[in-house]
Amino acid sequence: MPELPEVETVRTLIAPHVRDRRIVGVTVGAFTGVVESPLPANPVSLLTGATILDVQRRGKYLIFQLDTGLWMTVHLRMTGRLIVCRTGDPAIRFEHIAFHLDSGEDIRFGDQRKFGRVTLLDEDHVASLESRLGPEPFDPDLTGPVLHPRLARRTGSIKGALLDQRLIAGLGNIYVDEALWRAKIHPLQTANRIDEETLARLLDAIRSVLGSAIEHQGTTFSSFENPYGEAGGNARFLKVYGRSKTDGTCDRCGGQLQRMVVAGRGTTLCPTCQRIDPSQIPGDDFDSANDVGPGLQMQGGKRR
DNA sequence: ACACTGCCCTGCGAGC
DNA sequence: TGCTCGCAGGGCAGTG
Repeated sequence: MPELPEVETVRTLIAPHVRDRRIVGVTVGAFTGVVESPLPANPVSLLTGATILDVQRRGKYLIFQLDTGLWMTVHLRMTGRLIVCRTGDPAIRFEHIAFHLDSGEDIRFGDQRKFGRVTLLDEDHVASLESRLGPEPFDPDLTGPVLHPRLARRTGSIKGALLDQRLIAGLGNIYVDEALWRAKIHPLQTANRIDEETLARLLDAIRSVLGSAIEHQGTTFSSFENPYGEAGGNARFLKVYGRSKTDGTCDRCGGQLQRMVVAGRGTTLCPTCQRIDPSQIPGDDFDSANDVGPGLQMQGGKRR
């Protein structure tokens, strides 16, 4: 699942191939829904002939700045890939759209599950997208005391809050689980019951986990590939995500990891390191958090 | 304003 | 071996 580190890896590697390159043609495959736009004109015709000035990242979005005053965003969602290849090369797996550049290279977008989108926006729509996203995790202005009031009305779990892109942009299921483990916070902890000091520790953990993942060019758990078709190297550094089904032990205390569903997402944690007072569990999740079965059981903690 | 559910989509592993 | 079933989850719309 591409989250901030994976999207940043794609941005870094793709930038030298697209910067100051003109899009001389666009080929859309059978799944035409991959490209969309709120603008009245056909996005493919608006893209053809445009020159890419730069590619930025905001949260999990890649944002290509065009010389026409328009902007193209790419969201990889779960299984999307952007691949660099030569024009005329055979289609990549699950290819949906190809951008032919004046360099003789192509940028191809493929997505097994057709969740990812290429979107053409004008300046107002980009501003609207920007306004819906919270601060970047590495924004130096983002501190414990800044985050604290923003969580004041959040009565749900801290995990649910961290997955909300309006609070902080760029976190997904993998790095939320990793950061909470590192900060020793239970995913079910009520968001507005966490003090400033703990939030500062959580921010440190988020930055550490994301920084390490960027350094290792992202996590490949199932499908992520960089623009050269290579896997990321961060999976072996993960402490909890995806580990409950393998060795299932906590690197810090040696205890058994536990799996449960939090905020509708599969969640792995160490019940020993990430303790929680039952009174701090939001709503009717009380039962599921107390259902501390063996860590390896399938769907452990899920009710019913 | 926030929380929750269902939807989109398909490869894959589990179970029979 | 081959089938069916349900899980994986980011963002969004709809509902409460």
